[in-house]
Amino acid sequence: MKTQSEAIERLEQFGVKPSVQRIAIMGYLMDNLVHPTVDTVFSGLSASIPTLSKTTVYNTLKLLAQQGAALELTIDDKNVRYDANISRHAHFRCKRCGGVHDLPLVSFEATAVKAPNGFVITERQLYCKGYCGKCNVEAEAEVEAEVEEA
Amino acid sequence: MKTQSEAIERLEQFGVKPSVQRIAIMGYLMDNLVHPTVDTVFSGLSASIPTLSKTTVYNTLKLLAQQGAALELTIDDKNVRYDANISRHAHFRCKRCGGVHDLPLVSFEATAVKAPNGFVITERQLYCKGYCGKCNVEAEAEVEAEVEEA
DNA sequence: ATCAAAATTGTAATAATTACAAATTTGTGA
DNA sequence: TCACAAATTTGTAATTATTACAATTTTGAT
Repeated sequence: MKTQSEAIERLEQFGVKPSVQRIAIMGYLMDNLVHPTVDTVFSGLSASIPTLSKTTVYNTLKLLAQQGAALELTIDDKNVRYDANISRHAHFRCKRCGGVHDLPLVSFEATAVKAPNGFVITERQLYCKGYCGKCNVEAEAEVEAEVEEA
Repeated sequence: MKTQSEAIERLEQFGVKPSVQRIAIMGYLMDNLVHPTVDTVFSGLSASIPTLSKTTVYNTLKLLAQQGAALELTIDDKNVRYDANISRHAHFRCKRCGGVHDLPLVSFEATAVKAPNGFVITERQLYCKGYCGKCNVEAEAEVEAEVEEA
């Protein structure tokens, strides 16, 4: 982790009382902006904190999301993913390799919606799906191979 | 179901060979635009098709989504939801009651993103979260009650 | 140093989803 | 009409992410 203090700062900024585990989890997210799953976070930290419980990781990540210190992504129907990058951006999931990437939004109001009367919108997430650069090339190569077979 | 033929038409339009089960499931989605879960679809149809298997519902809904005949929503981290409304719109999930509603997009290019070189975007979903009209009122009432207690 | 509140841990339970093999249905050519 | 292969459906068993919960540990105030 680059600096613990950044993690602590983020926690305090969002009203989460720091603890060894919370700092480690927040720090892991800030150092690994690849949208890790609960399991990934747990595996990544259990070496340095052998007593860490997976329940704590579940609870803490949920807490961070609730308080706004991290984003909770449901772009993957299998696992929930977490993101310490809380600035405005979209996400992309490759339908072939399953990788999740960040996407810049073209404009500021790119995720604007009209809320019905009385509704309060507190968060929004734009999820895109398709094929990443690598998988797109591979998929095209496969199609060509099929054509040659015939 | 209003008309079976509409369901059959939709299936054929997206290259899905119709069958009794597929027509029923497609028809159910088109009649129930409330973003039902697999379980809801299964329960809703098992009366009229007693032999229906839940595996078939899982497989068929996944197939419909793959072929583009329906949308697969992962806005609910518990259950996948399906939507026969394949026109451009956003979704809203109430953090209190869990209800999922449709939202109109403010503008046509409201979900535009810049794809990195080589990436191909095939779908996009805008998910909003917050409080629906009913729950928002209730949540405010609760806060007031808490204040009075103190 | 004591004690209550908060946080963490570990195990057991829950529930959505998938794997898979058997059974059924469909479509086609003889 | 019959035979047969391919496609579809079914039902059960397995998998796996997540949650519930009670016990333990840590923290912080007095």
